Amino acid sequence: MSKIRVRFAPSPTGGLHLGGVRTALFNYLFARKHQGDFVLRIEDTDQSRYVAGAEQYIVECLKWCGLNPDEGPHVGGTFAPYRQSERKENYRRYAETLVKDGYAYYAFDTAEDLEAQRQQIPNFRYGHGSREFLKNSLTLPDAEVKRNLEQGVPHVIRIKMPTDEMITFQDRIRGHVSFDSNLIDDKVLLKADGMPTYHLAVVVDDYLMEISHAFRGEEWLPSAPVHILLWNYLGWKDKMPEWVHLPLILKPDGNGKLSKRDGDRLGFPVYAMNWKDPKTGDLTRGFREMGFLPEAFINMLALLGWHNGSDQELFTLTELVDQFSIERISKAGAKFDFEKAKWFNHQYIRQAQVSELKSQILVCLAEKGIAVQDNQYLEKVIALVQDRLAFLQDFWDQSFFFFEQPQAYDFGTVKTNWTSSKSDFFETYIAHLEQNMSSNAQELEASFKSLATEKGMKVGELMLPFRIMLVGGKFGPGVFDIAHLLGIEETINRIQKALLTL
RNA sequence: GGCCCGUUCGUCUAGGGGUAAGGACGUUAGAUUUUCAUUCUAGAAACAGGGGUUCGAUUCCCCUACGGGCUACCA
Repeated sequence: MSKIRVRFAPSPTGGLHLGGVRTALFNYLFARKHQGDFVLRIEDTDQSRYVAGAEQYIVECLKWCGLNPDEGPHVGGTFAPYRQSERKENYRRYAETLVKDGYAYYAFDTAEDLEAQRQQIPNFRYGHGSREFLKNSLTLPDAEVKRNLEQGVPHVIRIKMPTDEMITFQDRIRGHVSFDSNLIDDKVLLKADGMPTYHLAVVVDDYLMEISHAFRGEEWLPSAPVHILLWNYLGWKDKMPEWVHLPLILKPDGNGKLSKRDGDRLGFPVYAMNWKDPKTGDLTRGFREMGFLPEAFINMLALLGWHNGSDQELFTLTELVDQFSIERISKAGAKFDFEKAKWFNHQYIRQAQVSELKSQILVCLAEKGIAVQDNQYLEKVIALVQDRLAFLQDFWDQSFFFFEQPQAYDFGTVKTNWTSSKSDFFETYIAHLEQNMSSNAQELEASFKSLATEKGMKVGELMLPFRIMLVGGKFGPGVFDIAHLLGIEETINRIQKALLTL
C-alpha cells in the first residue's frame, strides 16, 4: 500500500470556520494514525476573493490547535510550491491536453452572453443541449477558433461532459454514489484570467502531490463526478485518491450550514481565532479569544461527526489519533451545540494544571488592562476558582475581589436584619484575628463558629454577611478560604470598612 | 425546478432482526456547598410515516414525507 498523504486545502478568504478546523483535524488524525503526511495547500485561485493575511492566520489557527502540517507554504516540502497561485503554469498545460484529447473545449462566451442565456432559459446549463448553440470551439470554425486564440480573445476551457454515462464512485462514508452525466454541466476548468477553477486545480494538485485520501465537506459531493472524470481523462485513474465526504456542521437553530452570521446572531464564535477583516476592519471573535482551551476545542470538534463507539467523551489528541477511523464517521450533518462546547471547555479547565492556566489567564487579564504583580498569589487564586470557570474569560468575574476591595455591597436583607449584636460579633472577631494573625482557613472557621456559639448567635446568620464584607456579594469560593488567601490584615480591613455601611 | 446526500431523546450520538433502545450536553427533582458555581444521586425525554421481507422489524428493501447540499469564469 502506498503512503498515506492527505491535505487540508482552505482558500485564504477570511476567518477559519470551525468546520474547516474539523476537516483539518480529521485529515491530521488520519495522517498521524497511518504514519502519513499532512499537507497544507492554499487554494488561492480566485484572485478577486483573496484576502491579505488570511494564509498566515490559517497557519496560526492550525498551530494553536496543535495540528501542524508536515508540508505547506510556511514549511516547504518536496511538493512545493503549496500555493496554487504559484503553480499556475501547470493548470493551463493540463487543460490544453484535455482540449487536445477531446475532453474539453474553448469557450468564448462573455459573462453577458451567459447572463442573457440565463434570462431566456429558466434552467440554463452550459452543456448538453446548449453547448452546440454557444460560442465555443465545438461550434465555431477551426480558423476562427485559431484566430481568437492568437488574438488573445478572452476565453475559458470547459470540460465536455459525456453523453449517457453513469459516473459512479465509492465514497468512504457514503458508499456507492452515482450521477447521470447528461445532467451535469460543462464546468469551467480554466478561467479567462488563466487561473484554474477549483475543479481542475484540486485534481491536478492532488495528483501531483500524491494525495491518497481526499477529505472534504459534503457540499463537494455534487461536483465529485467532474473530478472523477478529470482523473480518468488525464489518465491518472489508478492514482485517484479515496473520497471522504464529511457531514456538514449545521446551525443550532433552524437548518442549514453553520455560518459566521449564525455565530454573531446567537452569540458564540464560529472562527477558530479572532479575525479582523482588513478591508472593513470588522473584528470577529474566535474560540481562542473567547477563552477556549485548544484541547477542548479539538475534543468538541472531533465528536461532531465522529464517535469511537464507547461512552468516552474526553479524548487527548493522542487518543484521537489512536482511535480515529473513517468507518466511524457519521453520515448525517451535525448541529453545533455551543452549550456542549462550553461543557468541554469547563472539563478541560478543571483538569488543567494551574501553571498552564496562569499564562493564558495573564493574557486575558492583560486584555482587560489588569496587571498582576504577585505570581504566587495568582496561582493560589486560580487553584481556588478554576472549578468555576467555563471560560478563561470568566476568571476576573470570579476572582476580582482577591485583587481589589469590593466597590459595592449587595447586603440587601442582611442590612434590614442587622443588629448591634452582629456588629458586636464582628468587632470581637476582629479582636480575635488580631491575636491570631497566622490562622489558616480551618482555624479561621473554627474560631468564627465557636465565637458565634459563645455569643449565642446562629452561624448561618453571620456567614453570609461575612462573605459579602469580603467579596461584595453572594458568590465565590468558601468564605474562609477567601479570608485566608486575602490575609488576616486585609480581612480585618474589609470587615471594618463594611461595618461602616451597616 | 433538477440532481445528490441524509433521517434514533431538544442536541451530539451508541446500538442493531427478538434490547428495559445505552451514554453525553441541556433540562427537572433531591443531596452537598450555612453564597453561588462545581460535585453527587434520581427522573423526564427518541427509532419520521406507510408498505413489504420475516415467526418477529427501530435494525433489511421500496415508497412517501421532511431536512440539507449543489445547481458561478467562488471555493
